Amino acid sequence: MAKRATAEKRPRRERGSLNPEDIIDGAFELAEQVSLDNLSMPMLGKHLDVGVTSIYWYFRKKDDLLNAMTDRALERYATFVSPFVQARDWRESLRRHARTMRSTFLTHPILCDLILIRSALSPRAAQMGAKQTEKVIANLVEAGLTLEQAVDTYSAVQLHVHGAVVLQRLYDKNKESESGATAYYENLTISPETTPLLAEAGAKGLHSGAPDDHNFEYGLDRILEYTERLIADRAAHKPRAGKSATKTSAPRREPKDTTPARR
Amino acid sequence: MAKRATAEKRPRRERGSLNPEDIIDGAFELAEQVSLDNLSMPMLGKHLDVGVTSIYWYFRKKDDLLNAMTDRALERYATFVSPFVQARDWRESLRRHARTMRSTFLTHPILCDLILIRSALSPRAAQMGAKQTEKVIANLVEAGLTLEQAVDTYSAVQLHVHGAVVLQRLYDKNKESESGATAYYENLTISPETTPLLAEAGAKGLHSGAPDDHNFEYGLDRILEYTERLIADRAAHKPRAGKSATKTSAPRREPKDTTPARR
DNA sequence: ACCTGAACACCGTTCAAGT
DNA sequence: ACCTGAACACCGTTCAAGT
Repeated sequence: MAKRATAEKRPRRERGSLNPEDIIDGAFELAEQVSLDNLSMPMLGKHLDVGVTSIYWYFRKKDDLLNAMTDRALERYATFVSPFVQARDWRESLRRHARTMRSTFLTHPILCDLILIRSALSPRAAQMGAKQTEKVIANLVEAGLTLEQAVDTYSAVQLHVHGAVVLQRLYDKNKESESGATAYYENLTISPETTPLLAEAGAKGLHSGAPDDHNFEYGLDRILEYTERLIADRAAHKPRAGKSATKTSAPRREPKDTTPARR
Repeated sequence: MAKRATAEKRPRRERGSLNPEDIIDGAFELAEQVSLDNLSMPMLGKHLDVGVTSIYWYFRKKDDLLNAMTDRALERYATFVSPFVQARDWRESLRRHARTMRSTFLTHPILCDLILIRSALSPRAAQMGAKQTEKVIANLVEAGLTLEQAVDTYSAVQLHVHGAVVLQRLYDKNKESESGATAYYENLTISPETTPLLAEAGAKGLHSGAPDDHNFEYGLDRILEYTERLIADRAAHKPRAGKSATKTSAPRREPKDTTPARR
């Protein structure tokens, strides 16, 4: 503001000095500093030392730039997740794979914002991860599952990972934006009179429904455990049985009895 | 625009003609028409036939208004989810409860946007749903689970429901915003040469990782099934056993072997 | 005490130029 | 062919009034 008087006008950039790659690079740099949500075209212009409108020659809409960023994000994500070392058994492989996906998204929020939140598992994303997915599913088939069982299993793992990651991310976003403010309602009290069980659980440090490590592992275990049972059953040449309490949970794609909700 | 010449100036509103409740009502009406993301203060002013700035007398920031809306959303959500009729067994009760939560969010996207996406399972939300949660957990304890097992079970259900709902919602949002546009990359081809299994699965109509009915029910089944096993084991007074392949998946809160990720 | 318009800083985007 | 500033419509928010 004090500099306003000596306002230095940035010299005009030369002709070939700007290109899409550099713009995307800069966009990622900036997003890492201010988060994807706060990334604006004017800011990006300043960051690149370019007139704002110059960016629009390469990307006609901000959306186009974000799409380009998403492509890059998918590539990066693939390099993080790809080298999933084959463990001794399929189970440990799949578990590690799931954990790798999760921790990659958690430690690189921009990837999460672009891939999961902004473009929400778009067909485009599915295509880019196809080779990965193929490999995992091949592993499961080799371990003894039918193709359908393998797809179901991996779908369940993906849904679980993506869900837990996105919820965690949304929670973090929300938390940082309301920190400093009056926190919207200071402290919550779980009264032991009306809700004794919750109060007791709270005292023991149990946390209901949070997308944390414990709940993540719990859900993952449930999926893997069932898969193991499927494999064991098929190995025993019983098409499907379930030792205890598998009656109502057929892995088959049948018209469900009372499935609700649209689509 | 043709009316610009005859520009009619809205008469000044009387004194008591505006109040927080009406503003929130109007905000919900408007959000239902244009979605929460497109809800703006100027639009809301017009919708209420009020000067924009008048709203700021009752809500000093847009965020405050959204918080008030969230409180209302939580109340509404509770009325939708509350009358969950006790089914014959705990299992059917919990399954229905999960489905009700999901379909409520899916048919009322604004509730999802406010409760799950914007304020992401805030402590505040947890407090409002406390009585509900208490009841469900009490049911599970009565069915034979320990408190810890009950909390774990319900946590898993909540994480599953919230994750599936949010992913679905994000997908829908993304889809409607890119419809009309060139769809960012026309059609995806899953080549049978590089990914034969996926191609075969695709031909059979299998869909990997989508938060749809099938994958939702699959994950839900995995959780309920394990819960049933826990109950059966405890009924047989074996502290925990697991007929087949429960070895690595202890329901206990132990220091996990190689748990990754922060927090 | 409540309601209001003018005004500000910011955003995404368009357009008519400059080189 | 590439880069640019002025300008527009929109947003959230503040402020100095009006009643």
